[in-house]
Amino acid sequence: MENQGQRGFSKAEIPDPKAWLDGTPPAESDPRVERLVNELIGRVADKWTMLILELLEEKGTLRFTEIGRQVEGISQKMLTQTLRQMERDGLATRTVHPVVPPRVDYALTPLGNSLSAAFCGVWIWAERHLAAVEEARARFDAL
Amino acid sequence: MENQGQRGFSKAEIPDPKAWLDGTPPAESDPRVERLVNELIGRVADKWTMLILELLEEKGTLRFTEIGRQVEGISQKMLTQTLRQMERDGLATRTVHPVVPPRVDYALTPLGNSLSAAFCGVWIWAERHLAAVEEARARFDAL
DNA sequence: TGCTATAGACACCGAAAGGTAAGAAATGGA
DNA sequence: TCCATTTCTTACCTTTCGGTGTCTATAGCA
Repeated sequence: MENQGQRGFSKAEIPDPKAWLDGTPPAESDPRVERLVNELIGRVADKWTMLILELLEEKGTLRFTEIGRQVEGISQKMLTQTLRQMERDGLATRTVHPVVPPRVDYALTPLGNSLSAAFCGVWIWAERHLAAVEEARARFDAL
Repeated sequence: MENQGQRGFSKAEIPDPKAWLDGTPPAESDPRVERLVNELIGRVADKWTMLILELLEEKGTLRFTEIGRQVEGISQKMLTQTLRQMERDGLATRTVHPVVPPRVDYALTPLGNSLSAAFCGVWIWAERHLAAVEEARARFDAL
């Protein structure tokens, strides 16, 4: 993979799955930054994005149809759209091989890997507390 | 509701803000559970939910209009809807005081606190990598 | 009497998300 | 010759999201 000179930070900073935990506590209150962060999270916390992120994290490099097959329920339109967006946000790379049935490979960038690691906490939370949420819902709906 | 027998852990497990970090790696591959988890994350990763979660985490207990004032841009409809949903999911409590201009207080449950803690990682990620994402976008859009 | 304030419920309506389906482009194989 | 394959794009249409505006109940107050 050649591209993506992520200019500001070195690759060495990312590989550690817990890298996002050290230093820099959430002590921040600039409303402009906060707005940008909100917007970014809103885009990135998208259902399909999270699923594709997980899949690529686990499987490495995959081609278009492969992802479509493994992310159950996604339409081709959403797949294209989501991948394009991830590429634009610098989360994934898109490599086109100029062969005649087209072949396009997708893989995570270091940035994508770090996001995947950050989401890990939410993922674990959901797994661990799924039952609690369902129980709460049942209790709520019973009234 | 058709609870898949996921019950089996006590409330006492939740209060620690870092509880979601210890043990239990994401080693899990039951497609049914995975679907439920996806759905849960999709619901919980909602924009307004995240903002209210943050606000209540920071401020403690707040009443309806207070939240409306501090979550900039939310409509009354969305506020009601989101709070109702959070209550249903067991993330927040709703306390009605039978006084004459009505007064209703909202606060996070331990479950809500733990979710807030889990999202913390994503917030930090977004803060730290905001510039990288914007740079990636600029590069992408320049083509 | 009539006005205000609080926490909603409810209906209407435009905008946006997302699904379906068709087509395009290029080439090897039946 | 014609079809299948792969990765999209585009058009069309339905469903959902979310904003606005109206209505309620009740007590205090002018």
